[in-house]
Amino acid sequence: MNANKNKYQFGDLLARHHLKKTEPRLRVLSMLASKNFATSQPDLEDVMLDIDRGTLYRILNAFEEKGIIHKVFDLNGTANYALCKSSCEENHHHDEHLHFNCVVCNNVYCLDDLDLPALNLPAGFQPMNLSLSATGICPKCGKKSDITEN
Amino acid sequence: MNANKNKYQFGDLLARHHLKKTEPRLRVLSMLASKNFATSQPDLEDVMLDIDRGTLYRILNAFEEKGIIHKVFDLNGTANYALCKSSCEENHHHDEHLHFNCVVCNNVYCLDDLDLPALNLPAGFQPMNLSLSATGICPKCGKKSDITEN
DNA sequence: AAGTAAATGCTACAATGTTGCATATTTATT
DNA sequence: AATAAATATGCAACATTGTAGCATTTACTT
Repeated sequence: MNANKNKYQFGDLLARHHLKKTEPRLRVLSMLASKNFATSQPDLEDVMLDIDRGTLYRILNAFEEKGIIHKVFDLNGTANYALCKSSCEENHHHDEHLHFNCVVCNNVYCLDDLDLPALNLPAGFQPMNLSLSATGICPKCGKKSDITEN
Repeated sequence: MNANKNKYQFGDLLARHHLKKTEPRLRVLSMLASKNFATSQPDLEDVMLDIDRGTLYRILNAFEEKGIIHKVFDLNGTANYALCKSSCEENHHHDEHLHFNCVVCNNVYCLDDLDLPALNLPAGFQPMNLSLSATGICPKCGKKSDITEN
C-alpha cells in the first residue's frame, strides 16, 4: 500500500496549484488515482456519501480549472473525471488522447500516447484541442461475453 | 424557398422509418436541416415553445434510434443534435466524422468526410464507433475577433 | 368513414448543475 | 503555539434536464 505516499504526493500536487490540502480533496484525488478509467460524478458521490454534493461539484471544477483532472462525457452525457497524466500538469494542456467508452460497462478509459492524425479542417477553423473518442467493448467486458456466449 | 420540398422530403424520411408524419416532427426536422451545426435541446425548445418538452425529448430519442439524427455533447455536456448525412441513414451508422466545438459561440459543427486514422488500441479493446472531437474557434467567431482585436 | 396504433401534451418526479451564506478549516503570520 | 486572514465545506435552495405514466388527440389502414 502506498496510500501515505499518495497522500503526500497529492498534498504536494494541491500545494503546487495553490489549493488547500483538505480531506475531501485528498479523498477525491486518491479515488480518481485508484482507477484506470474515468469516474462519473454519481459514482464519486456513492463512494463519498459524507461529502456534500455541492462541495464535490466545486472540487471537481477547481481541479479541472487547474488542469489536475479532465472531464469527459460518456455515452449518456454524464460527466466523468480522470486524473491528467503528468504531461498534462504542465502549462499546455496535453489532452490529446483517446477516450474509449465501453458500451457494456459504460466505463471511459483514457488511453494516452496516441498518435493523432494531422487534421484536414475546412478553411477558417482554428483547432485548439483534439480528442478522439471511440465506443466499443473494453477488455473486461469482452472477456465476460467470451465466457457467456461462446 | 424550398420549405415545401423539405416538408415532402421529410415526410418521406419519416415514412421510411415507420414514424408518423406529425407536425412537431416535421418542425424539428426542418429546424435541424436549416443549420450547419448541431442544435442543443434548449435551443430547440426556445424556438418551438409550443411543443412539449417531453414530446421533444421523445422525438429526439426516436430520431436518434432510427439513425435520422445523431447526438453530440458540447463543452458543457449539453446534448446537441444534428441531422445525419445520407450515408448515415443506411443500416450501418456512418458516424465517423469530426465534431468541432467552438469555444466562443459553443456551436458544434459536424465536419464529415474526414479521414480517420487507423487506431492503435491496446489489446482487448474492440472499437465499434469512432469520432474525433476538436475544440477551437470557428470561422464565424474567428472573423469577429479579427475585426475586434486587430 | 371507422378502427387501431401511435404520438402528443400534461403532470410529476429524479438526477444533476449551480449558487449564497454561515460555519469550519487551513495556511500565513506573529 | 496562538491568532488572523483566506479559503473550503456543508447546507439549503432553486434551475435545468432526463424520464415515465396516462388521458386525449392524431395519423394511417382497411
